[in-house]
Amino acid sequence: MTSPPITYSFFEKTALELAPALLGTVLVHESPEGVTAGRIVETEAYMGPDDKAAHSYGGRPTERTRVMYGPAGYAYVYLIYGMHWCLNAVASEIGTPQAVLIRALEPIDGIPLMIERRGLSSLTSVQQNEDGTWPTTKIKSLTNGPGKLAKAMSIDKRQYGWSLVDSPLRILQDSSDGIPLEITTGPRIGIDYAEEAKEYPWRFWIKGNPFVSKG
DNA sequence: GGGACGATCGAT
DNA sequence: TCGATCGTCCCC
Repeated sequence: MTSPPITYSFFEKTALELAPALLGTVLVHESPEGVTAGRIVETEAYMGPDDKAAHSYGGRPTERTRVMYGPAGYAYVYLIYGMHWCLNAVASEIGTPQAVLIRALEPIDGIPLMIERRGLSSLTSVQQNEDGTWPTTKIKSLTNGPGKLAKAMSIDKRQYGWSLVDSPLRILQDSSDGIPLEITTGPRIGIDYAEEAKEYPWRFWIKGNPFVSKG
């Protein structure tokens, strides 16, 4: 929460470069109900018109995908399976519809509010440890998936097109600067229809981090 | 106007 | 492994 903000230029790289760069940064949402925040630990790159897994595959803008055709650093939010919202950060430059899906967070702030929003009654009695941290095994289910983190952070169509640099929903720099992250890659999740693209190692996560989605 | 489908999740 | 659930997209 004390991390410096990120600039638009940070997002002005290919999705393949932005996806690992976002690992370790902090997603914050200052909502009317309160503040929630989490460290990004898992992402996926969607590379645009030539990527069969991307919503922008083929390169023709639609009402849903139009934000990806604009400048980098804005939120692309979409509904999947009729019930879950997912958050992406738009990458690259104007006219190049690339984005990075935020797949998992390590909760940092507003954990009781996250529990409430997720409706996890089994967690309502979870307490902080003596040192102020929360028990990892209990709270990891809050945000270890794109639909789950959107629910916990109260992200839905209202945030479509918001700036991720300067809005109540924004991304802050990695606060653990100096400590290089160990990053692992693998195929993206849930894109079996994408033919050859389903094998591309365009999913990125912090090695060994317990808050990463199963996959 | 209609039908097929999905960058997920949680219960079985 | 399977069902929920509905906006988007594309075809008729």
